[in-house]
This record gives sequence, C-alpha cells and structure tokens, in this order.
Amino acid sequence: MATIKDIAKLAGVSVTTVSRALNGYSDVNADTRKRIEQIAKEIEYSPNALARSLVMKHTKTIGLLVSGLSRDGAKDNIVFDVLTGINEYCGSMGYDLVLFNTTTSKQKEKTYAQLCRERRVDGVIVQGIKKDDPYLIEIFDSNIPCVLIDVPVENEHTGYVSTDNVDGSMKAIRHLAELGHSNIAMINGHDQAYVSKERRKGFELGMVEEGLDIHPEWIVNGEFTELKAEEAAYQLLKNNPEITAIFCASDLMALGVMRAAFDLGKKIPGDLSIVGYDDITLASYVTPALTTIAQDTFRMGYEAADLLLKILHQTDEKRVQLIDNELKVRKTTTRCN
Amino acid sequence: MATIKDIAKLAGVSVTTVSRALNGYSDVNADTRKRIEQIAKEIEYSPNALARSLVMKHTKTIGLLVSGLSRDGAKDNIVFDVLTGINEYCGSMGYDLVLFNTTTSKQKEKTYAQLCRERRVDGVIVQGIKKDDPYLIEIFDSNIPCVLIDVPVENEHTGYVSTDNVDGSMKAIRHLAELGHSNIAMINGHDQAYVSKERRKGFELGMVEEGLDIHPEWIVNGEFTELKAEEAAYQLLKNNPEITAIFCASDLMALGVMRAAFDLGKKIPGDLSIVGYDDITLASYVTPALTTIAQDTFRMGYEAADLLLKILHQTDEKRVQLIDNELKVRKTTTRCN
DNA sequence: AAATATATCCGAAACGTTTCGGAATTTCTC
DNA sequence: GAGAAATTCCGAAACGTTTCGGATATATTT
Repeated sequence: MATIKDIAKLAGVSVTTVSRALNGYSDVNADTRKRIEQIAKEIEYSPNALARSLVMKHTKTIGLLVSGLSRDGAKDNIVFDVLTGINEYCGSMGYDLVLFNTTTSKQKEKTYAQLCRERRVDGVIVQGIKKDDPYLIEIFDSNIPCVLIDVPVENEHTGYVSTDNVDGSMKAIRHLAELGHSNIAMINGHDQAYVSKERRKGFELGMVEEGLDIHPEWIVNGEFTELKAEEAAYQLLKNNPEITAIFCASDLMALGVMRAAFDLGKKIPGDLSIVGYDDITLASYVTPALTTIAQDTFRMGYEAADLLLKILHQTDEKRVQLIDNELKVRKTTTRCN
Repeated sequence: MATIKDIAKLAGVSVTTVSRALNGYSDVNADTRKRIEQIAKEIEYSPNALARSLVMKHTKTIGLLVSGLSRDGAKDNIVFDVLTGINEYCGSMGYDLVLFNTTTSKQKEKTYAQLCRERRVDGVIVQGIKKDDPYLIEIFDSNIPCVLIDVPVENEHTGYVSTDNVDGSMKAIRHLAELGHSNIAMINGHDQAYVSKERRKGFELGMVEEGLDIHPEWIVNGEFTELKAEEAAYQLLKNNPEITAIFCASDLMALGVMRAAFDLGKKIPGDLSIVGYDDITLASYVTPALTTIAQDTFRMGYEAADLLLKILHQTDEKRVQLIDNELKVRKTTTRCN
C-alpha cells in the first residue's frame, strides 16, 4: 500500500512537505501541493490512520459499550434507535464508531476500560449496563471521557443523557386518573435499573397528587421482559380483580400485560386500561394500539454523542442532557366504568 | 499511559523481553515472566493496539458498511439482527467492529474503500447497499476481503450470504395455491435489489408450477416501504377486485397491504390472503398475525462474519453461504372461497 | 546594499509496538 | 571435559505518520 514516502520520492520532496501539503498547511507552494495531490491520487494513497493516531494521540473513534446487542434485544428497537442517533451525529463530525463486545465470552477477561485503552478510543458511550457493574465503575475511575444512557453518573469526564422519568410516569398516572381510574397497579422493571426507581417515584408522586391510594403490593417487577410481566400481571389481576388500570415501566412489559388480560378474559381497554413506556415500534402496530409515554430514543443517542464530543473537546461544562417525553394516547386506555 | 518501556525499566530487562513475555513466547524465563506480568498489572499497562497493528499489519477489526442505520430503518429489525449476529461471531473470535457512516454527508467525499484502507480494517461486511453503487464496485476492485449480505458477488476476496429467495417465494405460492387461490398478485420491492428479482422469479416459477396464470400487471413495486406498498395495493385491489391473495416481498410492505385492504373494507384473511417475507418482529405481533417466509437474519449475520474470517484467513475456498428459510403460517392466509 | 521579512522546504525525533538475528550462559551428551 | 544443544536474553530496525526547529532562497524595506 502506498505511503507518504512513496509520494515524497515521486514528487522529489521530503515526507515533511508531503504531509504538510496533504494536510493543508500554508507553508507549501501551490504548485508542489498540486503535484503532490496529483501523485497521491494516481497511486491511490490513503493515509494510515494507525500511524497518524499513534503520534497524534487521538483516534477519531468513539467506543460503544452496549449490552442489548443480543438476539432477543431486537424486540424493542431502543438499542438500535440510540445507536442510530449516535451514528448520525458521530458521522457528521467525522468520528467512527467501534462496537465492543460485552456479551460474548471470549473478551470477558478484558475489562471495558482495558478495551477502551487498547483501542485508544477518544471516548465511550455506555448503554444498558447496570449501574453497579464493577467494570463500569472502573471506567469512572479511569479518565476516559464517557457518557451513559439512563444512568446518572457525573464526573469531570463523564456525563449522561436521560429523560425525566418521574415526570413521564406522572403524565401516565394523570391520564389514567382523568379517565376516572383509581385502582391503578404498576409493573416495574427491576431494582438495579435507575429508570425503574424513577418511574416508581413518578408513579407514587402521581398517585398522591391525584389523591389516590397506593397499594404497595400492586407494584411488582416484570424484569423488563414480556414473559415475566405477563406472569406477574396474571397473578396480580387474578388476585385483585378490582384493578382497572396498569402502568407499565416498558412497552414490552405492557404487551405481556395485554396477553395476561386476554388469558383472563379481560377486554382492553373496556375491562383494563394499560399505559406503557418507551413507544417502541410495536406499540403503535399492536391491536389495540398501546397508549404510552414516548421518548425519543434516536434523539437520546444523538444528544449523547453531542455531549461526549463536548466533554472530550472540553468546550462545555455541561454533563447532563435531559430529553423530553410525551404521552401518546392510543387505544389501550379508556374511561373507567 | 504506561508503555512497554516503562515495564522494561522497572523489570530491568529489554523491551524485547517484555514483549515476548506478555505475548506468551517460550524463550523467557518463568520467573521473569511472572515479574513482568506483575509489574504490568501494577502500573495498569494496556498494550497500544495502534502501535501493534502498525507493525503487525492487521487490526483485528472488521468494518461494517450499512445503509439502513437511519431513523426509519428501525421498523424492520433486519439490519439490527444481522448486526447482532455479526457482533456475536466477531466477539467470540476477538474481533471488534467499526461502523462506517454511509448515510451522513460529511464523509461522503471518502469512498468506502478509502475508509477501509485508512482504518486498515481486516475485512468488511456490506449490507443494504445497492449492487451498482460505484463505491461498492471500488471495493470489489480493491483487494479488501469482503462479504455482502444478499448481493451475489463472488471474487478471490469477496463472497456473500443470502437465502434461497426463489425457493422461499415458491413456498409462499404453493401455500396460497393449496388454499385454493389462483388470482394471486405480488407487491415487489424495487428493481435494483437482487432479492426482488429472485423473489419475482420464485413467484413466477411457483405460479407455473401450480398451473396458475400470471398477470404481469398484477406485479407492482412497493419500494420496500409500508406507505408505497399501501398505495400500490390500494390501486391494485380497487381496479382488480378478483384478486384474492397477495404475496409481498417484505413484511413491512405486507403491513401496508393490510392497511389498504382495511381502507377498502376487505377483511383479512376472509376477503384477502396475504403472505409477507422476512418475519420481522412486527409480523407476529400485528393482528391478524402475518403469514410469512421467515429468514434467520441473526444467522445471516453470524454466517457472514464466519465467511469473512475464513476468506481473510484463507482457510476455505467457499465464497457463498446460503441460509434456510421457512414458511410460517399465521393468520393472514385462509382458504379461498 | 544591507537588513529584514517572507515563502518554501527539510532532517530527525517521536509515537509504542514486534521481530530478526544473534549473543551469552547454562545444560546435556558421549 | 569438549562439543552440542537448549535456555534466556537483547539491540536495532521497522511500521507510517506528525511536528519541532531550523535552513535556504527570494522578496521587501530602509
């Protein structure tokens, strides 16, 4: 493969001049620059990013640490949307992305920080990894610029993007209360998730705001999966037929709840109103279409990338970026009779 | 950041020895190796992959060229599934992935081949890019190991993975014919897509096999989008009420057809049977659930990665890998009355 | 014409590895 | 105990860039 040396030889100049010509420095004659560029094109020269990065001490790549890149992660398109947003912004800024494997066994000996350091990524975006993951903590303790999705950690070199999960959940409860519901249950995710805590907080705040009773035993975990949520909802609804509405901490779980309701012969929304969270693609396609709290996951990715580049260029002190969410009323909620 | 030199100094040996110790060569004393490893751990050494790759002439990374990484690409989870499969295999083999931006404007001056050469990826997997894309052709003409998804190009250094689209389509037609349908239309993708050609071929072969008449004007393009397919199907069904079944070249388009049928007051499957292609997540969640030709997109990604590594390690002459597909009968097809 | 400024170029070091060829020491073989 | 073999180590070059500090030639100023 052609190198800068080859060009230098052909053009009869030094490698210094070639380098400076190709990189647009001003101290090179217009004619020689033309000649060098011409030769570069002819011999199909492409600069070696490795060599360049080695001396420049940055790679123009940002790392991606995501746990949802598994076969079943495809059902909710959240991971994908975020990735797309990141890709969009990074692409426009000339950064490439490298995907690190967190799932597979082989690399499991290497910590995330090690992966980042070896590849010399300029920064890293983390998604779907539990807050107390020891490997993740190692990253905070290192000095790698980092932004988290939906995990609130702040630092000189780390920030996060999220939505206002408390307020989003309150929107859901308000909507349900306005429809006359008072016996409202909640299917939450799991305790290790930050968003679960926040959404529960919003649920409870919303309930007291509306003057409704909170039944702690009506708040159960569905592990963010359709199946677990279905099982949990089945028991819940069977044992407590007075429940008329369920707020779910994710759309996927809401689908599970719909299934449970179906198995119990409950009509939706006639016998049971449901509101989900996320607004995944499935939400609007399923019948009846799911009322949900929509968050713009593409935008979250986009903003995460923006925030990261700001952190690593030190152009901004900001470390957290909140995205709006929005209640989308569809067909799974109706007036309580 | 700690380098191999630092270790050498602390251990009182040469960098050569450190390198060889850390890389498991046999010509280093067990004790010194232990000592070196110990020091490496203490000072948190991580090898600089850039420097290593520079001399080793390979990066242990494979590039990803995908066009579907855009906001609306999320509806069908195909791109994501393939990516997941690739990631799975590459991860298990110690390769990392780098995502190249094909969508965004900034990098558009750089050709794909240039991107690959600059980053010195060991190989590249291409997905969703039209066969006659000039940038893509440049890759075939280069010597970059490459495997395509659903684009049949063979070469010393390029191969592809696909499914038997002809046979898959024939399965769909056979199924429809068995149900007594004879007035079968087809919504195809677009002419630049290899799979469109194949699926059409399968459609036609299936029709003659079953002794059914092909109406060329009943074969229209839906551009692989829901909306275009809906419009096309609307006109088709309105002008030709005798059509009792439609075969769609993608599930997303099948959804559009369902919508068109709904708008025309046609019941599915009572008045119109539909079979899709792909088996995206939506297919099984929509009501009525979509009968479709399922292809294992995760597996396609997995096999693509496997094939690529075989090509670049030159361990195999194989250049094409076909994946099975399967008819999944759900609720959008029924006996013709 | 001397002094100064400007334009254009270059040599060499540096980035952090791997690896070739060989050297020094120890152990084995007969 | 001499030669052969094995063990353990090292120096230096190489990979392909960027960049610092200067050098040379030409143009401008006084």
